Amino acid sequence: MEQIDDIDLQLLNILHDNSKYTVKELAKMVNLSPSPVFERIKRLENNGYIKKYIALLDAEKLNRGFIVFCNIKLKQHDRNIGNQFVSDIMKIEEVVECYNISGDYDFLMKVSAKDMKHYQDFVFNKLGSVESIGSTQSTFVMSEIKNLYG
Amino acid sequence: MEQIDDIDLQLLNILHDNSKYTVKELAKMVNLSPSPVFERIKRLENNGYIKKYIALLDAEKLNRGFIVFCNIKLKQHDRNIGNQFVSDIMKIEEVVECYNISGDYDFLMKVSAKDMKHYQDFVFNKLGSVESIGSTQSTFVMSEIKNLYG
DNA sequence: TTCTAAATTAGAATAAAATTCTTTAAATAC
DNA sequence: GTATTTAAAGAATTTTATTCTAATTTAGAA
Repeated sequence: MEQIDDIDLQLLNILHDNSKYTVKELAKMVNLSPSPVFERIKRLENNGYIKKYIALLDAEKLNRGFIVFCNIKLKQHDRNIGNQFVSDIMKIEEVVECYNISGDYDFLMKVSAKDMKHYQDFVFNKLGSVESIGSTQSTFVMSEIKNLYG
Repeated sequence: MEQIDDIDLQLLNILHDNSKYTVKELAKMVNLSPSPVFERIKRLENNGYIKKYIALLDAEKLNRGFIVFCNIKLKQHDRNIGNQFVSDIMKIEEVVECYNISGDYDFLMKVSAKDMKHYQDFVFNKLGSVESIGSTQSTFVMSEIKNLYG
């Protein structure tokens, strides 16, 4: 696999924070002309260093500002139960992230809801109908301190 | 504050997943001409529904594919200790997210490292020099199941 | 060191997209 | 019903992305 240099890394860091700079602006920042900057970015995209470009939305304005980390234990630990859980979880829009983890629980999910009422509804009606779940434990976010993706 | 309609919501959902569509492409998707789509997006930006545009990078390729959720208890719960903790944490690059949470611990951090060795070094040398920390508990991510920002 | 070849850059030229502007249509209030 | 406001369409313009060619730099071999 291709190796990246310091200028590539600079470009990645800049674009990771703001992908709306023009190549001309980026060129000035890294002391190059637009052409090589353009080519470097295309190469970083093609080689998979840049996966995609997205817009970050305001969760509060979209009624999704209530964040909960929800730990999950499965009923049993066979492959079918696990696959069923993953398949079910993928369809639930309130679940914005999900990880298979070490420790007392099997999965950690980040859940995004409007408020406590909405979260309660989510736990009862959505998680409640996922058969593979044995038990859950909710940790509520009181405030967001740092988020490089927020 | 302005109210958004169904087409705005469609645009937000599309851009949240891929912000590289052209206005012309977006126009076709929502059955409008480019001009109103352009104006709607500008309005959504100006009204704060869209916070920013970013590039998503490949953590594995950038030697940051080892993810750990790290729970933190502070030594004491006064404002000075809390502010000092927040200030310290903001400077540590391995900490990509941090939340003030309910429950047994005070904070939950998402940490991004190259591997276990790097994480160990992070815990000893970086967290180890944050005076406000009383205790920590690490939960290792074995695999990422779902991530709307990944 | 000097020559050669490969890779990288700069700058101009072109193509495509964003942005603006004017006209038209639709919705709402009166 | 008409007047007024709002939103949309389509054309015109500006800006940006993208391509291309020539010049420069870099790395390696003689």
